[in-house]
Amino acid sequence: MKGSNRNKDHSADGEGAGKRPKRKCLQWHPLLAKKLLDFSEEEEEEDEEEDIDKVQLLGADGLEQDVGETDDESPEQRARRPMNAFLLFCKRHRSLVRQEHPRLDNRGATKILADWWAVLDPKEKQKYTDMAKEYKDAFMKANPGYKWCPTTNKPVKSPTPTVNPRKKLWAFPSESSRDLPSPKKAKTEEMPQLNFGMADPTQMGGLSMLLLAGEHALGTSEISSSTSHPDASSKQCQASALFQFAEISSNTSQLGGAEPVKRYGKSALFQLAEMCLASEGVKMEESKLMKAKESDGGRIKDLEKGKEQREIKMEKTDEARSQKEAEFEKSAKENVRDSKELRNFEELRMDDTMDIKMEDPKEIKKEELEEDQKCSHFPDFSYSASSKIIISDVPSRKDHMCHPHGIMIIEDPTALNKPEKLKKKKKKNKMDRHGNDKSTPKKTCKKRQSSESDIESVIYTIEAVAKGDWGIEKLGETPRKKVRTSSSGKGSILDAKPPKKKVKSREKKMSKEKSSDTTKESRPPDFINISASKNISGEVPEGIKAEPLTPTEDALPPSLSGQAKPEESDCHRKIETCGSRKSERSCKGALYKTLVSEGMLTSLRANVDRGKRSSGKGNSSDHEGCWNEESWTFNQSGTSGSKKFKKTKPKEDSLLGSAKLDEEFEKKFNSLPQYSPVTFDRKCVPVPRKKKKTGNMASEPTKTSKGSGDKWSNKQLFLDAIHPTEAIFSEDKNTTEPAHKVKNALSIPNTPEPTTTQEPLVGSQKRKARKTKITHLVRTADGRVSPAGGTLDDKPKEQLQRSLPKVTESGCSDDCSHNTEAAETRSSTPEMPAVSAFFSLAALAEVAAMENVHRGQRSTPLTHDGQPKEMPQAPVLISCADQ
DNA sequence: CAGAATGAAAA
DNA sequence: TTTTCATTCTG
Repeated sequence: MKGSNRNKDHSADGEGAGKRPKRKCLQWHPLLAKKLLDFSEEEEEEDEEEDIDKVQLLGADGLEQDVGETDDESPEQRARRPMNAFLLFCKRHRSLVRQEHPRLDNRGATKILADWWAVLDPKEKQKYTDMAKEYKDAFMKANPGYKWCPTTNKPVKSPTPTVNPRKKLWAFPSESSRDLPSPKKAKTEEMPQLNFGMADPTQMGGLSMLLLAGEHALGTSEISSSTSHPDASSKQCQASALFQFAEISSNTSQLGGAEPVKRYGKSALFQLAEMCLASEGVKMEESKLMKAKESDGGRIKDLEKGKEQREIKMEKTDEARSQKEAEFEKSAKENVRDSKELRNFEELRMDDTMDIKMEDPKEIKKEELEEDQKCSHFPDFSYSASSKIIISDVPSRKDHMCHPHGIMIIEDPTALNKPEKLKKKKKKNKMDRHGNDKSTPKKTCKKRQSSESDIESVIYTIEAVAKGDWGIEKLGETPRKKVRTSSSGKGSILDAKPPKKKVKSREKKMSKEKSSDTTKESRPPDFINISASKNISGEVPEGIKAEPLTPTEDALPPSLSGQAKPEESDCHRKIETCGSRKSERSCKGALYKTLVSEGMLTSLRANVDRGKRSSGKGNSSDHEGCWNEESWTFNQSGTSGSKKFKKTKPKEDSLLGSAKLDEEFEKKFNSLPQYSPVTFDRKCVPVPRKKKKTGNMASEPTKTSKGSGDKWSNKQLFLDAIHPTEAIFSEDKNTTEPAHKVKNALSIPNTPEPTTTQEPLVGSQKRKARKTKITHLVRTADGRVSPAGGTLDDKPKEQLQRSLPKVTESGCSDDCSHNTEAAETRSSTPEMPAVSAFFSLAALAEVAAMENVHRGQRSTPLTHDGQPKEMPQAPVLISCADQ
């Protein structure tokens, strides 16, 4: 295989089959080829230990080769040049844009993104810029010889390689490749793809998740630092993660020794293992009840276990400790298995467990870990763990929003410090199945036990729904957090993830979703990711077809219950809910419906719209999707549950160098703040949170109106009404930046923008000019295409900008800071509005129900509560609007 | 496959 | 300065 492939590649690269090979830009490393080979082998073998060995080997060899090649052979360097800040931004937000404007084509989306980018606060931009830089640096380290592409020389297009595969570095190729590499790939790119492949699915999922988690932490790092509690250095460490990888890879390459790499990997794995163990341990203790649940479906577990075990093994090799843990795990696992009874819950449980895990183990072991892992900080670990878990569950989601926010949310240092539990949103998928199973009174009973939890789950769901599209979780979360804090104690929270995105998980596997929570003792900040919008492809159809919910409803509840853990977040809420347990169910149903009908549907729709097209690819994607996300759940319906697992398996090792880099990148990427459209809209106005409303409102709408405006505009309005400032804050929070930073950011923007855009013109002035002229067509929700004249667009922007400046003038910086503080306070304060935001479940349910009823109308729910439910409502509204 | 956007880098 | 190319995906 490889040989042939390689040859082909060469030919392609060198000769340039049809056109010229573009070798120049892409640097592909021989490594890739090797990896491929190795990879293939590995796959076949797949034995744990063997894999490891191979990995090492691979790493060493591959690296070395790389080096050599890079130097001379460069021709083949395949790596793609690192993305710049803007691209990162696009990548991160494109999906959002799409959600907003389903009809909009990519180009249009790009334009919008550009607009957003333009409006983006400097500080935020800076983040992306930093990230880009960091990545670039890491990349360069990893690929010393890398050349950016000689501009003129090459004709450019390398035939094959470029085109299709483009494999996304980090995103590995979708699945297909692995077993059956697409023909094209096979030819030229195969190799690279393979590499990717290696990295990807499985590994990516696991490791990447871990890494991501770490990154999250990074993202949050600031916060953490602020809290300072954990490790001041944590941030740095995290930040350096990429570099580390790069270094490692480079070292390895040079040295040829894979050890470092291994270690690194190990550390990650190790951490995971530890976490698992710990979690298990905790579980054992804590949840006797849980056990039953844990038992999960043997299969999944088994699979996972297998993974874990493997990981564990890996660790063992390196260190003895791991062994212990492993044993622990085993025992735990066994227990779990025993209790297969409840498969449904299992998944949920898993999540919970994960959360729990974090706690103790960390404390105990953390020191060790820390030493071992430079990067590992508590937070990181926790995150990583969570992420990992998530990964298993939902690998590919696109939801971006969640994590960052989630992290951000965690204001409390303590939480950070200690192990947080993670909640996972688990998937309701299982639930669905269960639903099928039906009822299962037993389940119910169990659920009942954790009625509260159920409620919580519901809440989460709601939140998720609310967040839905854009994931502005922050708002919701914040309050939640507080609550949780108060509850302190237990808490493992689960997030309910609504739907997943069908989508092309293939590419993005990264799921942003990871929700991390920290239940932990004091407060678990739970955050939910909600990507409400995303549904699995499988589901989508159903959802769409039948809004009916019935089926879904059933399913949902269980899931919720499973997930739900009692205390958690809002006591009051629970209480309230508890008060009327009966209604809980109904509420849930309503919620579920709402979710489905609204958020989910919306997302579904969007996905469907897009997804269809990708049908061809889609297949492959589906796979991924399955295994990634909630594969199991959905899978069932779908199909290839087993496969996914397989993929998942463990090849973590193999990747190493480049793979790691990619992973790291992914993590970081995920950690990047994602801004809700609202934000942008706001931003336009925004900065000035305070005043902004008025002025903003006007301005915003214009902008939004362009596309699918109604929805957004409504949302915005709604949000504004509720808590204007928060949205913005949320962003900031997401960012995790400390307040002071925020200030800066705000301040900065203020000054500059005022006049217009003149300053920036940059090199690409031309383009801009062009841009002005260009009008992008935006399709409205209706499907009509409305020409948004460039002029129009521009105008709005200008307006927005103008408005901004004004605000700024007013002295935003101070205000901003205050605001932030205020916001925080709110969150912290129990009674604060934020909290209230969470209004009772019943209210939500009602709303949901009402909405469903009206569906068509979307009157504002405000009436209901009167209270703040901001988040939920807003989303709901939005969703309605969408339809 | 072109192309929309921005930015970094190479020429 | 100009040209490539990075990402994403519709048309």
